[in-house]
Amino acid sequence: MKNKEEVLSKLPDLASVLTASERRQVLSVMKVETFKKNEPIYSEGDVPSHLLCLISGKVKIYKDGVGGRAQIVRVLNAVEYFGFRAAFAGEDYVTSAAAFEPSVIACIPITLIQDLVMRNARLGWFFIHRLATALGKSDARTVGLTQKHIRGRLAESILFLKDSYGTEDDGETLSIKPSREDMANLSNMTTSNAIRTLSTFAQENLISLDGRKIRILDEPALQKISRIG
Amino acid sequence: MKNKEEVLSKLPDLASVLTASERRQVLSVMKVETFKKNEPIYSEGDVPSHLLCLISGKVKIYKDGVGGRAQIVRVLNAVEYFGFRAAFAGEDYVTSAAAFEPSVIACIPITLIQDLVMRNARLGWFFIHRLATALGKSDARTVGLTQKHIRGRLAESILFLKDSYGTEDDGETLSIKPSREDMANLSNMTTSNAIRTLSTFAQENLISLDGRKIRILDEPALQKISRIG
DNA sequence: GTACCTTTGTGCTGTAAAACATAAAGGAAG
DNA sequence: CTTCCTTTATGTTTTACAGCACAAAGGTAC
Repeated sequence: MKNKEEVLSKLPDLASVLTASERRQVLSVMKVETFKKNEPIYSEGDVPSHLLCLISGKVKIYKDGVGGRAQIVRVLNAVEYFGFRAAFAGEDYVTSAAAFEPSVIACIPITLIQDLVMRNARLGWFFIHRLATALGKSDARTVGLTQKHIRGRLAESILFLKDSYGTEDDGETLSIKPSREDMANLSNMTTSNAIRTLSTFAQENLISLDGRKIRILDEPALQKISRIG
Repeated sequence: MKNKEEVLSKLPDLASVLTASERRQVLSVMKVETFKKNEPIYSEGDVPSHLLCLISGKVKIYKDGVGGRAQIVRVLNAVEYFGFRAAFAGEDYVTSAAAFEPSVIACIPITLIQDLVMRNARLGWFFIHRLATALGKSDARTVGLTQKHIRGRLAESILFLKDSYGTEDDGETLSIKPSREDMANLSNMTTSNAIRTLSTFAQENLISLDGRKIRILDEPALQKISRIG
């Protein structure tokens, strides 16, 4: 995985919209880094310097709020680009990123990417599409997190994780194993309430729990709980 | 204001990055529409068909949540583009837009804009910059609205309105006169609590109220309330 | 003017969720 | 193995806020 040509071949869309010479440019300056579980990737206030691409692993993007409580605003699955929003907005990072699981990340200087975007309209469109999709999700999340009650928010988070990371072969067990605190930070609630409400869901046979494994038993019911709030 | 050349001259950045022939294309298909106070501009579920540009007036972008409670996710001031996110993401609208005040809006078919974006990288960059900025604000808003207490959220909204729409000549009176319900929909609270908390702020001499006019008397104090939540 | 409807204002009540308090279980380090 | 620290679990208390109910004020239509 440290082979850069191999990594570049995994970069979807990006490689495909570049010319051969642009691809060579990217390759020559690209760095590949690995991150351990829970290791920080960047932090709020940092100056963005690279376009990042999650080659393998799982990453959470979060914001620290009042009283040190974190809110996870996005989760990333391989293969996905991130870290470019702040640079494109001309801002410092307003969020932090950390590895949910051991992760491999390709880093390309953002200045090079900006140059390429100014010259290659297809590459520009690639980022427009991603930003537009993320903005729609963020707005939807704002409303879901603010207006729904605890059960609705937790149900939403469970379905969100299934949607983002998929399941094991059984089609029911989430392939991510989040801590209770992660669940709380996803769902805008205290850890106590995440634990309590997960237990309640298990008692109601909506899910089953085995340590950090979450198995969805009754998805339609969860969807209903999420929908009505 | 119905003069289209005059309107196009007001479209910042957009006109400046276009070639003369592109400008002619835009002009030939552009429509200018007016909206009355509180008139809907588009609704959740509609298929996006035009890039919109607020020429004059004020607009709110909102989402209807559980129990018919609306959350205002963005407010627009002249001159600002909107309505393109859904089209660029390949989705139907997930928000609704309505005029806060009587407004004039220029409409350009989004298919034309997409064509231009694919050919003109500078135009692409223009939208990237806007989307990236909006996404950062949306994420910040999510955390502010979910984690802060009522007083913090209301203080944040008052400062948000000052930031977005500015003040009268006195530098203190907000130039937008929102209903109490608008304040509630901005701040994620019930109308009763918006009324109550605004009154409390007035009693504490943080603001003064005269009907729908809001005058900021102690901005540092409001900032502190907003910050600590 | 009068009638009617919407918006604003205020008090009261119920409750969802935070805060706090412990304790048990699970992991990591020695 | 034992020790220590983190995570999970559950019960109790407190409180912030939603949900009424109702009254006053302000607009609009006639």
